[in-house]
Amino acid sequence: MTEHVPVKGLQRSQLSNRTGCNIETIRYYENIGLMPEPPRTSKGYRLYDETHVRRLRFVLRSRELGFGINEIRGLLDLVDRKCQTCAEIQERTKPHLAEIRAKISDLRRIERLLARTIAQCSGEDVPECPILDALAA
Amino acid sequence: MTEHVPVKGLQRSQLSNRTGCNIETIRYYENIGLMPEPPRTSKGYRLYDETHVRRLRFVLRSRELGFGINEIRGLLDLVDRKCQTCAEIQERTKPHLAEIRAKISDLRRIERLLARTIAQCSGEDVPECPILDALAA
DNA sequence: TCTTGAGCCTGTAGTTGCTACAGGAGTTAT
DNA sequence: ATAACTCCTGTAGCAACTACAGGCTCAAGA
Repeated sequence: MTEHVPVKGLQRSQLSNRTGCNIETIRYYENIGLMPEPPRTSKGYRLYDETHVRRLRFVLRSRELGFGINEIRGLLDLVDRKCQTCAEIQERTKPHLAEIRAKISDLRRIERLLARTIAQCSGEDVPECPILDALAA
Repeated sequence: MTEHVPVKGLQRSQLSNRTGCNIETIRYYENIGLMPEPPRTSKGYRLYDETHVRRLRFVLRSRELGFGINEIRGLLDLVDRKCQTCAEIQERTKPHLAEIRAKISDLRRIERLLARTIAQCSGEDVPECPILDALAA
């Protein structure tokens, strides 16, 4: 009387493999409500399906693009409400682009400073270093 | 017989003001050993001097340049050991510059992607958005 | 002198976005 | 039957702070 029907659906490790997402991270996303709690087998094992794969990919891609968890929550909300419009989406995405551009210019400033400082350093075995001087200034 | 000698040294808030460092952050740096424990008054108040100001500025500047706490620990170690050479300092600084450059190119990739996606979006009130499509892909 | 308010002290919890571990139960292969 | 594997849960840890609670100390005004 044991079930021979192969359980339909993906287990944690399979969802992890399909998406490249760390297995623990998936659970974390469920805990914070970014991913829905999936149905379970009688023994409590999670069973995912293609909707989970799609949603997780959406999340991962958004993370890759530098969106924070709460920003993603907002995007998913728009998706779920189904009343998303280009205008709404743009409204959320543009400030994010601005942030990224700001980060880039910050890093570039730092890069120039650091590169210039390193260039001044002889790289020899002398006990004075313009890098430390620059840091101390 | 009360002491009329004004207490020499800076209190927390004064060190904070001089360096622009958040007052709690100073204590944090002491806790993790990045800043030395300062002497105290009889009542336990911290008393800083110019050496603390200099060291804190060094730390803050390094943080600004994107060095992590442990990297700064390493730099301070070189400073303290007094046997720093240009060669040693360069050795620690160059990989850091490489990291920053990697971060910049990552962010630029993201920026291009995001900018391109936003450009495809009409910004109108229609219920289909290429941004979401791109994220879901 | 008493009171008020600012500033100091400590330890601890919260933040973001995960990652890792402990200890136990279920499943699969030999 | 037993080993090896995956799953389950809660919890602790990471970076680098920031903020809060509860209690002292200190200087100045009424």
